Amino acid sequence: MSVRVVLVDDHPVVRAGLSALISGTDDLEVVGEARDLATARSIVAAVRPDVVLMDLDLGDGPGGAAVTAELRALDDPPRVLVLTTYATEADILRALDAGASGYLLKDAPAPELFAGIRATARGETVLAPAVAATLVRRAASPGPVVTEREVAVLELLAQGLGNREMAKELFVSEATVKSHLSHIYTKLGVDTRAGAVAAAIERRIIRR
Amino acid sequence: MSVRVVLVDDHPVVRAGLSALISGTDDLEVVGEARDLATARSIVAAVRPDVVLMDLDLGDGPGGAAVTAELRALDDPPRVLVLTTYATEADILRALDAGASGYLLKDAPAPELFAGIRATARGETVLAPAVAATLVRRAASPGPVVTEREVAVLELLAQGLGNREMAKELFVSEATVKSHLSHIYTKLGVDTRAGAVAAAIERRIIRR
DNA sequence: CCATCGGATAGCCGATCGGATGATGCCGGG
DNA sequence: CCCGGCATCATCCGATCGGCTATCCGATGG
Repeated sequence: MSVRVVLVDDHPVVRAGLSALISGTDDLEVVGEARDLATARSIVAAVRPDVVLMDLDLGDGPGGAAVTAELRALDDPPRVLVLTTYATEADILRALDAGASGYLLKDAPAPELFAGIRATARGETVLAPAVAATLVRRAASPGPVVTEREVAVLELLAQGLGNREMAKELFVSEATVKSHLSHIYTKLGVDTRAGAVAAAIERRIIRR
Repeated sequence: MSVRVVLVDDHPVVRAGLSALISGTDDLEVVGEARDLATARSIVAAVRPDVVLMDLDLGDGPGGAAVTAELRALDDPPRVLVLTTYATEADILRALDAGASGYLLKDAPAPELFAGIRATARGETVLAPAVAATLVRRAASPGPVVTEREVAVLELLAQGLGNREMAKELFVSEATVKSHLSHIYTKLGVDTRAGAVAAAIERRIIRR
């Protein structure tokens, strides 16, 4: 009784690699691959896998978190194990919030990955050490936590947008944007936009 | 007479994937794998491959560009084909400057990758379309290089300092700081301090 | 049931920024 | 020897920001 796995990743090389690796085991099998949301939805609905291996960065279109949420909303949904390269606080929280059962990094050795897939199939939660550390740090510290909306503002901020432009982008008023910014300054311990961008990148609240 | 390839990548999954893919061809073969500089050096010296497939983001330690430069400094060096996920201007320039023969992205389909490896072995230069576009854009315009002084301003900027504070820190007038900032905006293609910080970090002009 | 929190909104006002324009001095390459 | 790039400084002005104070609402949770 092998564990049936579907791969969702926009990189052909990675899909082929995972597929090859998993073929080498005798209790795991790849029953489908997808590179985007639409494909993932139909494949999963058709083959009903036990576990979906999900890359978070799917290039254009909806990200892995959104895809995860969609898959989890199906009847008798598959468990989703996130397998990605980066692990910012925001990425992790978005993914887990979307219903992912685990979060591994692509630098994990193959045996660890296999163990993670099996554990996920059994219903366990698997986290890469670095991810676990991030979650612990967050849980342990009464520290200021940037909210989802604030992260969105930070992302636009890093693109150099002005308050008016951010407001338009987020469908809110300038006043709201200013409000978010004020909170961000307080939480990050800065008092300028430039400082906020640097602090946010350093703390890996946003990436790039 | 098959092309002998060494893989350098810190992701086991990717190494295994590439290895599996390449095994499926009859004119390419993987003769070694490495996940860091030290291993890459000794493997390459020992097996003398035709082509090294190089990931630029090797996690901790020296990056792929540094490794590339080291390998190219060997006697009768292998050709190096960069295979990575992201392609910032800085990444590309560093890699090519380090002596890479080509630059492909990991979202390339397998046949394209194989063709790239063969072309590299023949001494040709292969570039992913997106990379080529970046280089053309860069070549078409005289490369804006930030000066020493401008870097200093960028560093203070990332700390959230205002013009007056930067001026004090650099022992110049506010007018001079503003002048530097204007030049920075032009060179980085932004028009705000926040955008400048993000662009500078992305292009690794300053480090977090 | 009421406190708290995230989010959205508003107005005010002084401080700061960003763009435009122009000028000076130094240095190195053609 | 002159030109261009770099660094320096100055002034003007409209646009934007950042801090402050306040209100409102829905969800969450003692």
